[in-house]
Amino acid sequence: MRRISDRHWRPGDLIPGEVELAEEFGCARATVNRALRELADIGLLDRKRKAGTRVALNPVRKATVEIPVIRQDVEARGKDYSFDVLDRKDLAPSAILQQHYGLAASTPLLGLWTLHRADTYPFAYEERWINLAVVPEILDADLELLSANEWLVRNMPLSRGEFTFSAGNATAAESELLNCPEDAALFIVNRSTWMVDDAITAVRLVYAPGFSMKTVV
Amino acid sequence: MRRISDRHWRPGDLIPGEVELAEEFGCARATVNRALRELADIGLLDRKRKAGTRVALNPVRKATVEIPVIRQDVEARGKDYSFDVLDRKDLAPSAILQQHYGLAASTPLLGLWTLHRADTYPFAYEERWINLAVVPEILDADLELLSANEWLVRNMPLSRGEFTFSAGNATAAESELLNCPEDAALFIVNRSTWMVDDAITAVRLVYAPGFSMKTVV
DNA sequence: AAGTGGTCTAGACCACACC
DNA sequence: GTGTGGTCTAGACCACTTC
Repeated sequence: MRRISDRHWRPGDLIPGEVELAEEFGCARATVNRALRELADIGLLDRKRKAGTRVALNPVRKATVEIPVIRQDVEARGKDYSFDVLDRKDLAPSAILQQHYGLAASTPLLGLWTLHRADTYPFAYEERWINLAVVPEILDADLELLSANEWLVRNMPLSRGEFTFSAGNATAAESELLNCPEDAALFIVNRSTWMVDDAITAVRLVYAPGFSMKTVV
Repeated sequence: MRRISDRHWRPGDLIPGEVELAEEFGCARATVNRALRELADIGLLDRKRKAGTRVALNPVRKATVEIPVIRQDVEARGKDYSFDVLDRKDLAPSAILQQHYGLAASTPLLGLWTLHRADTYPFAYEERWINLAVVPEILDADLELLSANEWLVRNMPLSRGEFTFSAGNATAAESELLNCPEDAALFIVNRSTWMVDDAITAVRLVYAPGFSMKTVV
Protein backbone atom coordinates (compact mmCIF):
# COMPACT_ATOMS: atom_id res chain seq x y z
CA MET A 1 0.00 0.00 0.00
CA ARG A 2 2.81 2.40 0.79
CA ARG A 3 4.52 1.59 -2.47
CA ILE A 4 1.36 2.40 -4.35
CA SER A 5 0.78 5.72 -2.61
CA ASP A 6 4.50 6.46 -3.01
CA ARG A 7 4.01 5.93 -6.70
CA HIS A 8 6.97 3.58 -6.40
CA TRP A 9 4.63 1.12 -8.08
CA ARG A 10 2.53 3.14 -10.51
CA PRO A 11 -0.92 2.37 -11.92
CA GLY A 12 -0.54 -0.37 -14.48
CA ASP A 13 2.78 -1.63 -13.14
CA LEU A 14 3.35 -5.33 -12.72
CA ILE A 15 4.48 -5.95 -9.16
CA PRO A 16 6.66 -8.88 -8.02
CA GLY A 17 5.07 -12.29 -7.53
CA GLU A 18 4.00 -13.66 -4.18
CA VAL A 19 7.05 -15.84 -3.74
CA GLU A 20 9.42 -12.95 -4.38
CA LEU A 21 7.58 -10.63 -2.01
CA ALA A 22 7.54 -13.31 0.68
CA GLU A 23 11.32 -13.55 0.44
CA GLU A 24 11.75 -9.81 0.47
CA PHE A 25 9.57 -9.28 3.52
CA GLY A 26 10.79 -12.45 5.22
CA CYS A 27 7.36 -13.94 5.70
CA ALA A 28 5.31 -16.84 4.41
CA ARG A 29 3.68 -16.78 1.02
CA ALA A 30 0.25 -17.15 2.61
CA THR A 31 0.78 -13.86 4.40
CA VAL A 32 1.67 -12.07 1.19
CA ASN A 33 -1.31 -13.71 -0.45
CA ARG A 34 -3.68 -12.40 2.15
CA ALA A 35 -2.25 -8.89 2.00
CA LEU A 36 -2.48 -8.74 -1.80
CA ARG A 37 -5.94 -10.28 -1.76
CA GLU A 38 -7.16 -7.61 0.62
CA LEU A 39 -5.67 -4.85 -1.50
CA ALA A 40 -7.35 -6.37 -4.54
CA ASP A 41 -10.65 -6.49 -2.61
CA ILE A 42 -10.60 -2.75 -2.04
CA GLY A 43 -9.80 -2.16 -5.68
CA LEU A 44 -6.14 -1.18 -5.46
CA LEU A 45 -4.74 -4.17 -7.31
CA ASP A 46 -5.80 -6.31 -10.24
CA ARG A 47 -4.78 -9.94 -10.00
CA LYS A 48 -4.77 -12.64 -12.63
CA ARG A 49 -3.33 -16.11 -12.63
CA LYS A 50 -0.30 -16.46 -14.76
CA ALA A 51 -0.48 -12.78 -15.72
CA GLY A 52 0.51 -11.59 -12.24
CA THR A 53 -0.54 -8.67 -10.08
CA ARG A 54 -0.80 -5.12 -11.34
CA VAL A 55 -1.57 -1.82 -9.67
CA ALA A 56 -5.15 -1.01 -10.67
CA LEU A 57 -5.37 1.37 -13.59
CA ASN A 58 -8.79 2.59 -12.58
CA PRO A 59 -8.85 2.56 -8.84
CA VAL A 60 -12.63 2.44 -8.76
CA ARG A 61 -13.51 3.68 -5.35
CA LYS A 62 -15.69 1.14 -3.62
CA ALA A 63 -17.78 2.83 -1.00
CA THR A 64 -19.69 0.48 1.24
CA VAL A 65 -23.13 1.83 1.95
CA GLU A 66 -24.84 0.40 4.97
CA ILE A 67 -28.49 -0.26 4.40
CA PRO A 68 -30.01 0.06 7.82
CA VAL A 69 -33.47 -0.76 8.96
CA ILE A 70 -35.42 2.50 8.82
CA ARG A 71 -36.02 2.42 12.54
CA GLN A 72 -32.30 2.36 13.19
CA ASP A 73 -31.74 5.11 10.69
CA VAL A 74 -34.25 7.32 12.47
CA GLU A 75 -32.96 6.47 15.91
CA ALA A 76 -29.39 7.13 14.83
CA ARG A 77 -30.54 10.66 14.09
CA GLY A 78 -31.74 10.99 17.66
CA LYS A 79 -35.46 10.87 16.85
CA ASP A 80 -38.30 8.67 17.99
CA TYR A 81 -39.42 6.18 15.40
CA SER A 82 -42.99 5.27 14.60
CA PHE A 83 -44.85 4.14 11.53
CA ASP A 84 -48.34 3.63 10.14
CA VAL A 85 -49.51 1.05 7.69
CA LEU A 86 -51.66 3.21 5.44
CA ASP A 87 -52.98 0.42 3.30
CA ARG A 88 -52.58 -3.28 2.83
CA LYS A 89 -54.02 -5.62 0.25
CA ASP A 90 -53.49 -8.77 -1.68
CA LEU A 91 -52.27 -8.35 -5.20
CA ALA A 92 -51.52 -10.25 -8.32
CA PRO A 93 -48.33 -9.27 -10.10
CA SER A 94 -48.74 -6.86 -13.00
CA ALA A 95 -47.28 -7.82 -16.34
CA ILE A 96 -44.28 -5.63 -15.64
CA LEU A 97 -43.63 -7.25 -12.28
CA GLN A 98 -44.03 -10.70 -13.80
CA GLN A 99 -41.44 -9.96 -16.39
CA HIS A 100 -38.96 -8.04 -14.32
CA TYR A 101 -38.99 -10.31 -11.31
CA GLY A 102 -39.79 -13.58 -13.03
CA LEU A 103 -43.06 -14.04 -11.13
CA ALA A 104 -45.86 -16.31 -12.27
CA ALA A 105 -49.21 -14.61 -12.85
CA SER A 106 -50.65 -16.69 -10.06
CA THR A 107 -48.05 -15.67 -7.44
CA PRO A 108 -49.81 -14.21 -4.42
CA LEU A 109 -48.40 -10.86 -3.39
CA LEU A 110 -48.96 -8.74 -0.33
CA GLY A 111 -48.95 -5.00 -0.99
CA LEU A 112 -48.12 -2.58 1.82
CA TRP A 113 -48.12 1.19 1.94
CA THR A 114 -46.36 2.57 4.98
CA LEU A 115 -45.45 5.97 6.35
CA HIS A 116 -42.38 6.08 8.58
CA ARG A 117 -42.09 8.91 11.06
CA ALA A 118 -39.31 10.57 13.04
CA ASP A 119 -40.67 12.43 16.08
CA THR A 120 -44.12 12.50 14.45
CA TYR A 121 -42.71 14.18 11.32
CA PRO A 122 -42.94 12.18 8.11
CA PHE A 123 -39.56 10.57 7.40
CA ALA A 124 -40.16 8.27 4.47
CA TYR A 125 -43.01 6.81 2.49
CA GLU A 126 -42.76 3.18 1.53
CA GLU A 127 -44.52 1.18 -1.17
CA ARG A 128 -43.80 -2.50 -1.02
CA TRP A 129 -44.88 -5.87 -2.31
CA ILE A 130 -43.93 -9.16 -0.75
CA ASN A 131 -43.91 -12.55 -2.45
CA LEU A 132 -46.19 -14.68 -0.27
CA ALA A 133 -45.18 -17.83 -2.11
CA VAL A 134 -41.73 -17.44 -0.56
CA VAL A 135 -42.58 -15.95 2.83
CA PRO A 136 -46.09 -17.07 3.75
CA GLU A 137 -45.14 -16.81 7.45
CA ILE A 138 -45.29 -13.05 7.27
CA LEU A 139 -49.08 -13.31 7.31
CA ASP A 140 -48.80 -14.51 10.91
CA ALA A 141 -46.80 -11.48 11.93
CA ASP A 142 -48.36 -8.35 13.36
CA LEU A 143 -47.08 -5.85 10.85
CA GLU A 144 -48.57 -2.95 12.75
CA LEU A 145 -46.16 -3.69 15.55
CA LEU A 146 -42.98 -4.64 13.75
CA SER A 147 -42.62 -3.08 10.32
CA ALA A 148 -42.44 -5.39 7.31
CA ASN A 149 -39.02 -3.91 6.67
CA GLU A 150 -37.78 -5.12 10.02
CA TRP A 151 -39.63 -8.42 9.97
CA LEU A 152 -38.03 -9.33 6.66
CA VAL A 153 -34.57 -8.29 7.71
CA ARG A 154 -34.86 -10.39 10.84
CA ASN A 155 -36.51 -13.41 9.25
CA MET A 156 -35.56 -13.62 5.65
CA PRO A 157 -31.89 -13.57 4.87
CA LEU A 158 -31.31 -12.52 1.32
CA SER A 159 -28.80 -13.82 -1.10
CA ARG A 160 -28.97 -11.06 -3.65
CA GLY A 161 -30.16 -7.46 -3.62
CA GLU A 162 -30.42 -4.65 -6.10
CA PHE A 163 -30.47 -1.00 -5.08
CA THR A 164 -31.15 2.04 -7.20
CA PHE A 165 -30.77 5.54 -5.84
CA SER A 166 -32.29 8.49 -7.60
CA ALA A 167 -34.04 11.83 -7.17
CA GLY A 168 -37.60 12.74 -8.10
CA ASN A 169 -40.08 15.56 -7.70
CA ALA A 170 -42.83 15.05 -5.14
CA THR A 171 -46.15 14.09 -6.66
CA ALA A 172 -49.33 15.58 -5.23
CA ALA A 173 -49.89 12.49 -3.10
CA GLU A 174 -46.31 12.38 -1.88
CA SER A 175 -46.27 16.05 -1.00
CA GLU A 176 -49.30 15.51 1.18
CA LEU A 177 -47.94 12.40 2.86
CA LEU A 178 -44.50 13.83 3.46
CA ASN A 179 -45.82 17.27 4.34
CA CYS A 180 -43.74 19.08 1.77
CA PRO A 181 -44.36 21.32 -1.24
CA GLU A 182 -45.37 19.68 -4.48
CA ASP A 183 -42.33 19.21 -6.73
CA ALA A 184 -39.94 19.22 -3.77
CA ALA A 185 -36.84 17.17 -4.59
CA LEU A 186 -37.03 13.79 -2.89
CA PHE A 187 -34.41 11.12 -2.44
CA ILE A 188 -35.70 7.79 -3.71
CA VAL A 189 -34.43 4.28 -3.15
CA ASN A 190 -35.67 1.28 -5.08
CA ARG A 191 -34.65 -1.99 -3.64
CA SER A 192 -35.44 -5.56 -4.54
CA THR A 193 -34.14 -8.69 -2.93
CA TRP A 194 -33.89 -12.32 -3.96
CA MET A 195 -33.30 -15.61 -2.28
CA VAL A 196 -31.47 -17.59 -4.91
CA ASP A 197 -33.91 -17.28 -7.85
CA ASP A 198 -37.03 -16.22 -6.00
CA ALA A 199 -37.87 -12.55 -5.69
CA ILE A 200 -38.75 -11.93 -2.06
CA THR A 201 -39.75 -8.31 -1.95
CA ALA A 202 -39.43 -5.05 -3.80
CA VAL A 203 -39.76 -1.68 -2.18
CA ARG A 204 -39.78 1.95 -3.19
CA LEU A 205 -38.77 4.35 -0.46
CA VAL A 206 -39.36 8.06 -0.84
CA TYR A 207 -37.59 10.12 1.80
CA ALA A 208 -38.79 13.47 3.06
CA PRO A 209 -36.84 16.53 1.88
CA GLY A 210 -33.53 17.07 3.64
CA PHE A 211 -32.66 13.39 3.84
CA SER A 212 -29.13 12.45 2.95
CA MET A 213 -27.24 9.20 2.92
CA LYS A 214 -23.68 9.27 4.19
CA THR A 215 -20.89 6.84 3.70
CA VAL A 216 -17.17 6.61 4.29
CA VAL A 217 -14.39 4.83 2.44
CA MET B 1 -24.46 -19.34 5.03
CA ARG B 2 -26.96 -22.07 4.37
CA ARG B 3 -27.52 -22.61 8.06
CA ILE B 4 -28.24 -18.93 8.49
CA SER B 5 -30.69 -18.77 5.60
CA ASP B 6 -32.23 -22.06 6.82
CA ARG B 7 -32.77 -20.34 10.14
CA HIS B 8 -31.03 -23.38 11.58
CA TRP B 9 -28.80 -20.79 13.22
CA ARG B 10 -31.02 -17.82 14.04
CA PRO B 11 -30.08 -14.18 14.46
CA GLY B 12 -28.36 -13.79 17.83
CA ASP B 13 -27.42 -17.47 18.11
CA LEU B 14 -23.94 -18.42 19.20
CA ILE B 15 -22.50 -20.77 16.62
CA PRO B 16 -19.85 -23.43 17.31
CA GLY B 17 -16.21 -22.39 17.61
CA GLU B 18 -13.72 -22.70 14.79
CA VAL B 19 -12.15 -25.88 16.12
CA GLU B 20 -15.50 -27.64 16.39
CA LEU B 21 -16.58 -26.58 12.90
CA ALA B 22 -13.27 -27.70 11.47
CA GLU B 23 -13.84 -31.15 12.94
CA GLU B 24 -17.41 -31.28 11.70
CA PHE B 25 -16.53 -30.28 8.16
CA GLY B 26 -13.32 -32.27 8.14
CA CYS B 27 -11.10 -29.35 7.21
CA ALA B 28 -8.40 -27.22 8.74
CA ARG B 29 -9.17 -24.50 11.21
CA ALA B 30 -7.67 -21.90 8.87
CA THR B 31 -10.30 -22.77 6.29
CA VAL B 32 -13.12 -22.32 8.77
CA ASN B 33 -11.52 -19.08 9.89
CA ARG B 34 -11.48 -17.70 6.39
CA ALA B 35 -15.08 -18.69 5.71
CA LEU B 36 -16.32 -17.13 8.93
CA ARG B 37 -14.21 -14.03 8.39
CA GLU B 38 -15.74 -13.53 4.96
CA LEU B 39 -19.26 -13.96 6.32
CA ALA B 40 -18.45 -11.42 9.02
CA ASP B 41 -17.13 -9.05 6.34
CA ILE B 42 -20.44 -9.03 4.54
CA GLY B 43 -22.28 -8.45 7.78
CA LEU B 44 -23.83 -11.87 8.38
CA LEU B 45 -21.84 -12.73 11.51
CA ASP B 46 -20.54 -10.85 14.52
CA ARG B 47 -17.28 -12.16 15.90
CA LYS B 48 -15.56 -11.39 19.16
CA ARG B 49 -12.59 -12.97 20.82
CA LYS B 50 -13.48 -15.05 23.79
CA ALA B 51 -17.18 -14.29 23.25
CA GLY B 52 -17.41 -16.38 20.12
CA THR B 53 -19.27 -15.97 16.84
CA ARG B 54 -22.93 -15.03 16.63
CA VAL B 55 -25.34 -14.67 13.75
CA ALA B 56 -25.72 -10.91 13.30
CA LEU B 57 -28.80 -9.52 15.02
CA ASN B 58 -29.03 -6.61 12.66
CA PRO B 59 -27.96 -8.00 9.37
CA VAL B 60 -27.09 -4.55 8.11
CA ARG B 61 -26.39 -5.26 4.52
CA LYS B 62 -23.29 -3.59 3.28
CA ALA B 63 -23.76 -2.69 -0.33
CA THR B 64 -20.58 -1.65 -2.05
CA VAL B 65 -21.24 1.25 -4.32
CA GLU B 66 -18.67 1.68 -7.02
CA ILE B 67 -17.83 5.29 -7.59
CA PRO B 68 -16.49 5.38 -11.10
CA VAL B 69 -14.73 8.21 -12.79
CA ILE B 70 -17.45 10.21 -14.54
CA ARG B 71 -16.01 9.39 -17.94
CA GLN B 72 -16.40 5.67 -17.27
CA ASP B 73 -19.90 6.22 -15.94
CA VAL B 74 -20.90 7.99 -19.15
CA GLU B 75 -19.17 5.47 -21.38
CA ALA B 76 -20.78 2.58 -19.53
CA ARG B 77 -24.10 4.07 -20.58
CA GLY B 78 -22.98 3.86 -24.19
CA LYS B 79 -22.50 7.60 -24.67
CA ASP B 80 -19.60 9.73 -25.76
CA TYR B 81 -17.96 11.62 -22.95
CA SER B 82 -16.77 15.20 -23.09
CA PHE B 83 -16.41 18.01 -20.63
CA ASP B 84 -15.80 21.74 -20.38
CA VAL B 85 -14.03 23.61 -17.67
CA LEU B 86 -16.39 26.55 -17.25
CA ASP B 87 -14.30 28.46 -14.77
CA ARG B 88 -11.10 28.10 -12.85
CA LYS B 89 -9.57 30.32 -10.24
CA ASP B 90 -7.36 30.46 -7.21
CA LEU B 91 -9.17 30.67 -3.92
CA ALA B 92 -8.59 31.08 -0.26
CA PRO B 93 -10.66 28.81 1.97
CA SER B 94 -13.80 30.36 3.39
CA ALA B 95 -14.30 30.24 7.13
CA ILE B 96 -16.60 27.26 6.69
CA LEU B 97 -14.06 25.34 4.63
CA GLN B 98 -11.33 26.17 7.13
CA GLN B 99 -13.35 24.75 9.95
CA HIS B 100 -14.85 21.75 8.24
CA TYR B 101 -11.70 20.56 6.52
CA GLY B 102 -9.11 21.84 8.97
CA LEU B 103 -7.52 24.14 6.42
CA ALA B 104 -5.29 27.09 7.34
CA ALA B 105 -6.50 30.47 6.07
CA SER B 106 -3.35 30.68 3.97
CA THR B 107 -3.89 27.34 2.18
CA PRO B 108 -3.89 27.90 -1.57
CA LEU B 109 -6.88 26.31 -3.28
CA LEU B 110 -7.73 25.76 -6.89
CA GLY B 111 -11.41 26.12 -7.72
CA LEU B 112 -12.85 24.38 -10.78
CA TRP B 113 -16.31 24.48 -12.28
CA THR B 114 -16.87 21.78 -14.85
CA LEU B 115 -19.73 20.56 -17.00
CA HIS B 116 -19.63 16.89 -17.98
CA ARG B 117 -21.51 15.81 -21.07
CA ALA B 118 -22.84 12.59 -22.52
CA ASP B 119 -23.30 12.81 -26.30
CA THR B 120 -23.32 16.62 -26.04
CA TYR B 121 -26.15 16.51 -23.49
CA PRO B 122 -25.34 17.83 -20.03
CA PHE B 123 -24.67 14.90 -17.72
CA ALA B 124 -23.41 16.45 -14.50
CA TYR B 125 -22.22 19.77 -13.17
CA GLU B 126 -19.22 19.74 -10.90
CA GLU B 127 -17.95 22.29 -8.40
CA ARG B 128 -14.61 21.43 -6.91
CA TRP B 129 -11.75 22.79 -4.90
CA ILE B 130 -8.34 21.22 -4.68
CA ASN B 131 -5.76 21.74 -1.95
CA LEU B 132 -2.66 22.95 -3.79
CA ALA B 133 -0.54 22.61 -0.67
CA VAL B 134 -0.97 18.83 -0.99
CA VAL B 135 -1.05 18.38 -4.77
CA PRO B 136 0.88 21.27 -6.34
CA GLU B 137 1.72 18.99 -9.29
CA ILE B 138 -1.80 19.32 -10.60
CA LEU B 139 -0.90 22.82 -11.82
CA ASP B 140 1.37 21.18 -14.39
CA ALA B 141 -1.46 19.04 -15.74
CA ASP B 142 -3.60 20.08 -18.67
CA LEU B 143 -6.99 19.91 -17.00
CA GLU B 144 -8.77 20.71 -20.24
CA LEU B 145 -7.56 17.40 -21.58
CA LEU B 146 -7.82 15.07 -18.62
CA SER B 147 -10.47 16.06 -16.10
CA ALA B 148 -9.37 16.93 -12.58
CA ASN B 149 -11.54 14.06 -11.44
CA GLU B 150 -9.51 11.61 -13.45
CA TRP B 151 -6.15 13.24 -12.81
CA LEU B 152 -6.68 12.94 -9.06
CA VAL B 153 -7.84 9.34 -9.22
CA ARG B 154 -4.82 8.41 -11.28
CA ASN B 155 -2.30 10.33 -9.26
CA MET B 156 -3.57 10.21 -5.70
CA PRO B 157 -4.69 6.62 -5.43
CA LEU B 158 -4.85 6.36 -1.70
CA SER B 159 -7.04 8.39 0.50
CA ARG B 160 -9.94 8.44 2.86
CA GLY B 161 -13.22 9.62 1.46
CA GLU B 162 -16.60 10.77 2.63
CA PHE B 163 -19.65 10.61 0.40
CA THR B 164 -23.05 12.17 0.92
CA PHE B 165 -25.92 11.43 -1.43
CA SER B 166 -28.99 13.62 -1.49
CA ALA B 167 -31.64 15.22 -3.68
CA GLY B 168 -32.16 18.90 -4.38
CA ASN B 169 -34.23 21.18 -6.58
CA ALA B 170 -32.42 22.75 -9.52
CA THR B 171 -31.46 26.37 -8.95
CA ALA B 172 -31.83 28.84 -11.79
CA ALA B 173 -28.17 28.45 -12.67
CA GLU B 174 -28.27 24.68 -12.51
CA SER B 175 -31.40 24.46 -14.63
CA GLU B 176 -29.66 26.43 -17.33
CA LEU B 177 -26.43 24.43 -17.20
CA LEU B 178 -28.17 21.08 -17.12
CA ASN B 179 -30.84 22.11 -19.58
CA CYS B 180 -33.74 21.21 -17.33
CA PRO B 181 -36.69 22.99 -15.73
CA GLU B 182 -36.09 25.07 -12.66
CA ASP B 183 -36.91 23.06 -9.52
CA ALA B 184 -36.36 19.75 -11.29
CA ALA B 185 -35.25 17.10 -8.81
CA LEU B 186 -31.52 16.48 -9.11
CA PHE B 187 -29.35 13.77 -7.65
CA ILE B 188 -26.46 15.31 -5.73
CA VAL B 189 -23.23 13.79 -4.50
CA ASN B 190 -20.88 15.54 -2.14
CA ARG B 191 -17.52 13.93 -1.81
CA SER B 192 -14.39 14.89 0.04
CA THR B 193 -11.14 13.00 0.23
CA TRP B 194 -8.21 13.14 2.59
CA MET B 195 -4.63 11.97 2.54
CA VAL B 196 -3.99 11.07 6.14
CA ASP B 197 -4.95 14.36 7.82
CA ASP B 198 -4.80 16.66 4.83
CA ALA B 199 -7.92 17.43 2.86
CA ILE B 200 -7.08 16.92 -0.81
CA THR B 201 -10.24 17.86 -2.59
CA ALA B 202 -13.94 18.36 -2.11
CA VAL B 203 -16.46 18.17 -4.89
CA ARG B 204 -20.17 18.67 -5.37
CA LEU B 205 -21.66 16.82 -8.30
CA VAL B 206 -25.12 17.67 -9.54
CA TYR B 207 -26.46 15.13 -12.01
CA ALA B 208 -28.95 15.90 -14.74
CA PRO B 209 -32.53 14.66 -14.22
CA GLY B 210 -33.02 10.98 -14.85
CA PHE B 211 -29.70 9.95 -13.38
CA SER B 212 -29.72 6.95 -11.10
CA MET B 213 -27.06 5.06 -9.24
CA LYS B 214 -27.31 1.31 -9.20
CA THR B 215 -25.67 -1.19 -6.94
CA VAL B 216 -25.87 -4.87 -6.21
CA VAL B 217 -25.23 -6.95 -3.13
C1' DA C 1 4.05 -26.44 -21.12
C1' DA C 2 4.86 -23.47 -17.50
C1' DG C 3 4.18 -19.88 -14.32
C1' DT C 4 1.06 -17.38 -11.73
C1' DG C 5 -2.38 -16.79 -8.19
C1' DG C 6 -6.05 -19.64 -5.31
C1' DT C 7 -6.71 -22.59 -1.82
C1' DC C 8 -5.91 -25.81 1.63
C1' DT C 9 -3.41 -28.24 5.72
C1' DA C 10 -1.39 -28.92 10.30
C1' DG C 11 0.57 -26.70 13.64
C1' DA C 12 1.86 -22.76 16.48
C1' DC C 13 1.72 -18.59 19.14
C1' DC C 14 -0.58 -14.34 20.26
C1' DA C 15 -4.10 -10.83 21.94
C1' DC C 16 -8.07 -9.73 23.62
C1' DA C 17 -12.22 -10.10 26.49
C1' DC C 18 -14.56 -12.28 29.76
C1' DC C 19 -14.47 -14.82 33.95
C1' DG D 1 -6.76 -17.38 34.47
C1' DT D 2 -8.70 -19.11 30.23
C1' DG D 3 -11.03 -19.67 25.99
C1' DT D 4 -11.95 -17.47 21.91
C1' DG D 5 -10.76 -15.54 17.48
C1' DG D 6 -6.52 -13.38 14.84
C1' DT D 7 -2.56 -14.26 12.60
C1' DC D 8 1.32 -16.49 10.94
C1' DT D 9 4.35 -20.49 8.97
C1' DA D 10 5.98 -24.06 5.81
C1' DG D 11 4.59 -26.89 2.66
C1' DA D 12 1.50 -28.80 -0.81
C1' DC D 13 -1.54 -29.25 -4.71
C1' DC D 14 -4.70 -27.14 -7.93
C1' DA D 15 -6.69 -24.10 -11.73
C1' DC D 16 -6.45 -20.81 -14.76
C1' DT D 17 -4.17 -18.31 -18.51
C1' DT D 18 -0.88 -17.11 -21.16
C1' DC D 19 2.98 -18.62 -23.85
